[in-house]
Amino acid sequence: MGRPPCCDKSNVKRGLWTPEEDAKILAYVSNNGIGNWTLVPQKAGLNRCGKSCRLRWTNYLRPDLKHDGFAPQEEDLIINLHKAIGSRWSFIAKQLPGRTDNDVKNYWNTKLRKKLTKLGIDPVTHKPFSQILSDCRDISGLQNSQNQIGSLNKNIKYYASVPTPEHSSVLTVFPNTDMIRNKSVMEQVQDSSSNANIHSWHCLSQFQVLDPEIIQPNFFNEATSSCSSTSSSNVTQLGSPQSYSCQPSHAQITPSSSFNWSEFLSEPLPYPGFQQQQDRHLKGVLSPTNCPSTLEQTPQLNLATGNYNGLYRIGHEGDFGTFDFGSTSGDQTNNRSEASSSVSSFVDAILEQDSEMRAEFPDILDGSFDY
DNA sequence: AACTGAGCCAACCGCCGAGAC
DNA sequence: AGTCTCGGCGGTTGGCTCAGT
Repeated sequence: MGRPPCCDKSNVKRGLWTPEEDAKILAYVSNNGIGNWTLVPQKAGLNRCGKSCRLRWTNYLRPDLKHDGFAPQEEDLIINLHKAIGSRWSFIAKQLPGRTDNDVKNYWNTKLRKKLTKLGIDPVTHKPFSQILSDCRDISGLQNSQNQIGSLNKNIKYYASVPTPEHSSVLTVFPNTDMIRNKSVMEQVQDSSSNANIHSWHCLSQFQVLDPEIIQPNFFNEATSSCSSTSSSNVTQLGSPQSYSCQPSHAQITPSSSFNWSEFLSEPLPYPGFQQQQDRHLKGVLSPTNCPSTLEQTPQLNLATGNYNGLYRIGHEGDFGTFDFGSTSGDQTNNRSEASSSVSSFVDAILEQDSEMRAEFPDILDGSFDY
């Protein structure tokens, strides 16, 4: 038993839509609104599958859609969200009014991915290539590193072959996207510490601060409620096999023009025990041994408390949770201290890693390293 | 002018969870 | 309870455009 099929798949038109077909859909929707898409082809007089009609409407005909190019602010937001949650295009598109998941996905695949690669940043991990190579070396040693970096090498070769002023150093371009925004947070964290190691610094190097004027506040609500998501983000491929169940989001805030970020960031945690639960997660997540591969977050500096709130993802299934750490817990304070670096700044740290990598992988950037 | 390859993007494919039957 | 479709999603592809040769 079950529902009857919506259409005869073998007997419907496929391919590009004609203006006449578009007009039929528009006329139908304006008269009847959006309802059961399986009935639309029949009622609108179209020889198309209902699913195809729905896609045409949602991706192209909807009156609220923008059809112009992406603004720099939109680019930044896409990059930051992709860094935080991976290729969850529908979610990213919801943060960009007038854009569809297909728009965002296409723009990422055709423009932004290449742009990041050209700038020396791996579009999957959003780390500088030099750092990834260094991580590979740390994990498995030089002997095995060539097998692990896979497609990375192609990106590096592309990056290295582009004669742009930017790539004279990996870092000269990095500030354009993340470093400017990261700077204040990074400096504050680093300034607050005295002893740390470079491994812990990797944790912080993944932190980012999203532009509060661009990203909508329900981002965190939606992200943290996506606990059952089955999407497989590339970003989590290196994640720890540990699996936790995350908690519901704590701040039920609806987008509003009068939204106050300070209030949002100072929002109390949702229920007794939440903080302790998150503490327990973070205690593991922030340990120097697993930190670089498990954190998946978009920390925000809480302006009121000086703590950091954000998003993390645990396990291969991409479960999300929120965290809040700072000066209220001894363990957290220690972790924060450990997470700071012995190097003087983020830029210095990257440069240090970069020159280290260049010294140990002399063949990679001179073109002789090939597949 | 003809050919070729890269870039772009609309549309399709296939999977999944929810829900209808 | 089991089977099937719907709607939503991310990944992939087909075909159009355009620049370079």
